[in-house]
Amino acid sequence: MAVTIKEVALRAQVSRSAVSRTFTDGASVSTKMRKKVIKAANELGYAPNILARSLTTRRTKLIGLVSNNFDNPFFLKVFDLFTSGLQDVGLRPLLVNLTSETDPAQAAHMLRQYSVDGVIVASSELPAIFSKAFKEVNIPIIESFGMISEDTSDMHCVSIDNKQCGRMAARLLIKKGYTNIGFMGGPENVSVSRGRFEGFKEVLKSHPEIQASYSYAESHTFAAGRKEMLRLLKSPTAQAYYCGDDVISIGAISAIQSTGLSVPEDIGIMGLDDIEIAGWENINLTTIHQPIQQIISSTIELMEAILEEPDRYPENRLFPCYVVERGTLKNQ
Amino acid sequence: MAVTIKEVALRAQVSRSAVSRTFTDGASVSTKMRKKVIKAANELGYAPNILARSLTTRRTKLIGLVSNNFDNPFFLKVFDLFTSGLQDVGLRPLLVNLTSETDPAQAAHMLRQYSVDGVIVASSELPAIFSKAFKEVNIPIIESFGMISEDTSDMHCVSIDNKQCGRMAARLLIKKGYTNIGFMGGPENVSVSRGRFEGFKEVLKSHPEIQASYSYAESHTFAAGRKEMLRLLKSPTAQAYYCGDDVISIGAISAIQSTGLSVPEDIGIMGLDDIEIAGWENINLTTIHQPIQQIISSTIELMEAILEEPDRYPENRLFPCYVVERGTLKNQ
DNA sequence: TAAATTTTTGCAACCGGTTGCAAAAATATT
DNA sequence: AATATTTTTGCAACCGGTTGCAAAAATTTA
Repeated sequence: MAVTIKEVALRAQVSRSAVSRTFTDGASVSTKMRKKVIKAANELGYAPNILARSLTTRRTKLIGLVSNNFDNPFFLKVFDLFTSGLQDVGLRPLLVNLTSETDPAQAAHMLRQYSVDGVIVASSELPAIFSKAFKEVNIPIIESFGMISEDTSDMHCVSIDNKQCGRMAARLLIKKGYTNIGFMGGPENVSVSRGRFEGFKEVLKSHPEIQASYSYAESHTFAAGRKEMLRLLKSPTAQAYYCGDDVISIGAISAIQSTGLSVPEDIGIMGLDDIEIAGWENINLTTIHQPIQQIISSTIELMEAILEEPDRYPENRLFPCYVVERGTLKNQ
Repeated sequence: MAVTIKEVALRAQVSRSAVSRTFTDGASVSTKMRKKVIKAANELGYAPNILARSLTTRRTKLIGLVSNNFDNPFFLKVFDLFTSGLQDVGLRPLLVNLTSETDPAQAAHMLRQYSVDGVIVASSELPAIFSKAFKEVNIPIIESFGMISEDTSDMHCVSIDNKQCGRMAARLLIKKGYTNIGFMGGPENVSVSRGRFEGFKEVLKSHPEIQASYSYAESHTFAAGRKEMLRLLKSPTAQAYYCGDDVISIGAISAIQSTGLSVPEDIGIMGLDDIEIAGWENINLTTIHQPIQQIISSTIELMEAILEEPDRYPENRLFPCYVVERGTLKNQ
């Protein structure tokens, strides 16, 4: 059984309040008192119970880290940086895995039961209904890596500039000399896909000489990318594709190779994310780099700010990306 | 502000105990009472505060999920299955990311402050000192995916049978007709590497005609696999290598290809884990499959059992693996 | 040195729940 | 209908902390 404040108080011959105060910064305790208490606490191996404390302070330092992207290597990095980043500022991530069956209200309910101080939604394709549900139970929430859209204007978002990515991709393909290019996005109904699509199309408006086609993979997975590319390969294809993300890209490459064609000789491919795998020589994918560390640091800073000031005016923080050229596009 | 038991009691015109009892299964409440309370609770949107409850019940349903493998895609799947599996039985994962700088005592301390009911260490290469530290603060702990060794005989472990894997690998390589084979493990000082090494060597004892060599990658990463293979390539190599895991294998393949050689024509490679990526056509790695779902289900079941019976006698649960033949070994 | 001011301390109430116990209510037995 | 038994209920104490308030102690000022 863990040692409690009462036992420390007893051993140090002081009141429980005194013990409490020594472990609360900013509280008024004399040096002698503090010394006595610390001594007793160390001898007993005491540490204040944060959960009991939270009852009065109303702060658990628990942050719900919510995602449904547990199959995309990009998000492993996201979890890595979020967990260590949160730990560094004294917050603790309570991981929530939302599957398609999860009831949004249920999930929100659960997070409230655990009195999380805030929620970070780290997902590229979570239905807006989830954020709504969290919002309703009045938990501070930040959306990271997705979901910037008209109906989230009252939410805090930290994300990449998807439109800019779309533009950058189209410009790169055109610069490379491709005259017939394709957009093969992630799921059509998710906001990140829409943003990238808009940016892509925008550039094409001023390039009437370029032919373009559009399609979507069912999800941000290897299998979906492969499947969609196999479908495209049944008809004449574009010369190069900008894919929804890196795993979709790798799936597409696999499909292309399986039909005897090669990348980039026959068809060019570019992705988005710049996951570690994209840099592996066996993959060597040209892609757009997301400044993942910056996004996460910014999200955590914003969370700390919101915890201080819950009614903070919502803001969208957008981070620009940049192209990383590797070997899956060639000059025409 | 969340609605509390007091408000529900007031609205339902009953005592707080009555409300508490309706939300505690097994407690004695009449049907009428329960109905009244449920009605009030629903109208108010009440849910019991688990953290407050934990003060008296001594159960938070929080489970520390501890790992330092945040860079291996295999562990993304591990986190996926653990989080959803724990959720399914009403437990909540508190994710802890241990980096090399983390102080074991500090980490244990933190988990105790949050009164986690138990800890699952999901890691293939965590120094034993960590489990020791957790053990010392008296938190039930299970080691999953690693660390079975002499000094953990007083711990619960759920893992694959590493020795069997080593044997299986050696046998496969021999069966394929290779006569000069290599073991290129993960870090030498971690128990999983040792187990696999032992199994591998054991088979070779009864095959004096086979030449074998041994080396180790620095970590379970692409970069380490690549580096170690580049080193090996400076001298005459074996005909095929059994690598520490899949990412090491893929790094090794990359190294081999970068010197103009090819896999499996010039050098054969096999891994262990069977991560999703291994099945991607562009990788197509022959490997040993870990029954990850079974290990995780078993770990969770064991955790539930331990929570019921804290002094349960420690056990090691070992799961056999099986070979998945793909394209990185050929018949000699 | 006495009075005024500031700092430190403990008391007691509270945070949001649970639970042993005894009284009250409902049900069963005679 | 009276009594015995069982079930339901509320009281009050407790879980491990924090905190407003007033008294006590220490320090400053006159």
